[in-house]
Amino acid sequence: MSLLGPHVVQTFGGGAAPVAVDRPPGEVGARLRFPRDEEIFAQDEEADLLYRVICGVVRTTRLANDGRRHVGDFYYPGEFFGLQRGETHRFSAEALTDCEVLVLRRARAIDGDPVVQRLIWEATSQELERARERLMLLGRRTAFERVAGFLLDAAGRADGDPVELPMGRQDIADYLGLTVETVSRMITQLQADGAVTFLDCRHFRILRRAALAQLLG
Amino acid sequence: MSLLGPHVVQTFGGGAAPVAVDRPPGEVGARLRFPRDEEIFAQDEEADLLYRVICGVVRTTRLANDGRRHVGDFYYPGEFFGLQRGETHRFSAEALTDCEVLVLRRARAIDGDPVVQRLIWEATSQELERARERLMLLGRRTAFERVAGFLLDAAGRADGDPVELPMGRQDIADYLGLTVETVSRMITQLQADGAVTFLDCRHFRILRRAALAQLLG
DNA sequence: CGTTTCATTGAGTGCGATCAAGCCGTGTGG
DNA sequence: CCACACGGCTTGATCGCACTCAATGAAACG
Repeated sequence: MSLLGPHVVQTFGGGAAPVAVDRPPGEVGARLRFPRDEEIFAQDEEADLLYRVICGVVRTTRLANDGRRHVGDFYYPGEFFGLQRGETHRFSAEALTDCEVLVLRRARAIDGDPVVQRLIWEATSQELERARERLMLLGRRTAFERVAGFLLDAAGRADGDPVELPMGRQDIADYLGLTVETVSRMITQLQADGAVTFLDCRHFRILRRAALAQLLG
Repeated sequence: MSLLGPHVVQTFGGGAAPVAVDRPPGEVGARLRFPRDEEIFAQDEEADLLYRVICGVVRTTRLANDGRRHVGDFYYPGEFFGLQRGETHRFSAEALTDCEVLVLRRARAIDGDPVVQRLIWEATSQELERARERLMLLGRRTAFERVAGFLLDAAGRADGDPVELPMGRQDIADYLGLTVETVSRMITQLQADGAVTFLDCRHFRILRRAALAQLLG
């Protein structure tokens, strides 16, 4: 029995509807594909669904009424997003790259199998820890330290050599509470210090990991 | 749900226990009392327990290796703290005022009754939302807006007229990522603007709630 | 090849930190 | 009861980091 009716699939993406890829009968959710820059769900939209990245990278953002933009987080394969208690999403989610996403009914997932329930709690808890870590970063760190921390984190999540940054400078700035200019300057400075090296603006290598790690404590 | 509800105190107090308890008390937890400024658990201590405030206010803090102090959050009656996935606490917790705290075994709570499990997920999820809200505050707000937001939040959680602030200026500063001097200046400015009024440094009234709320969006 | 968007660099400004005094409530001992 | 010390809060003066405004450089795209 399918947990997601066909109408749900049509709900996403509006005009350029993403394609529902093959869904085995036993599967607990639907697999959806989103092209780059496509919206996965909107801010203030009803939040009865839960998502897990299969491949690609997803970004959540929020727009304050005064126009200031804030990036909630970036989600890599295996990570859940759209987790929350309320009735409506406080953030919107967009595909940063071409993505495949597993979609689940939230109520069903939470009330159902204790193993799934436990999994969701762990994901929520892990996200809470990330948020707390970032609170420390935003409250008590200089621009230099924030960018250094961001690059270390990115290298840890998307391992590859060189590391690929799927997001642009504006996304990084809105994630770290800085401006694009400052992010750019700090990256330049990190390169001057010999801590990292950028091949192009989306690919870098960490040269002195220990020095960076020590900078962050 | 009565087991962990706001009136759980009564089931242990030895006084009138009007709520039917369908479970031996030992399985729920113990009630502990902490005097003001007492440590409830330490940073890096093993985290096999879970806490809920019965009365009083609790503060969690963290010390970075460079000496910078960060206040995690303040917890009011009914709220859980010590929630996390890892093996050791990333924060320490102290009684901000004289406190009573309900202590639970984490493993038992999580693996046990699905209803309890659900409750813990909701608490974790709520805390995540608070953390996200604060991320926006720290990343994208001026000192003035942060302090305004803090006072609004404090008024909402500890309703009373006038509102009592159980924490000192240093705690507020470390919570908002500011210095004591800046916090003090912003409070002065908020008073000059006629938005709030302080009777003494720990008691205030909100005079123009709408104006403050609009400031924060 | 021209246009657009994104990243970098430079110059100047402003907000919040830092350093340094006062101020005030509280507690303590003479 | 006052004198005094102590810690927390407030106010003032100055400094520096990150923002703003502006221009240039470098890719991406039609």
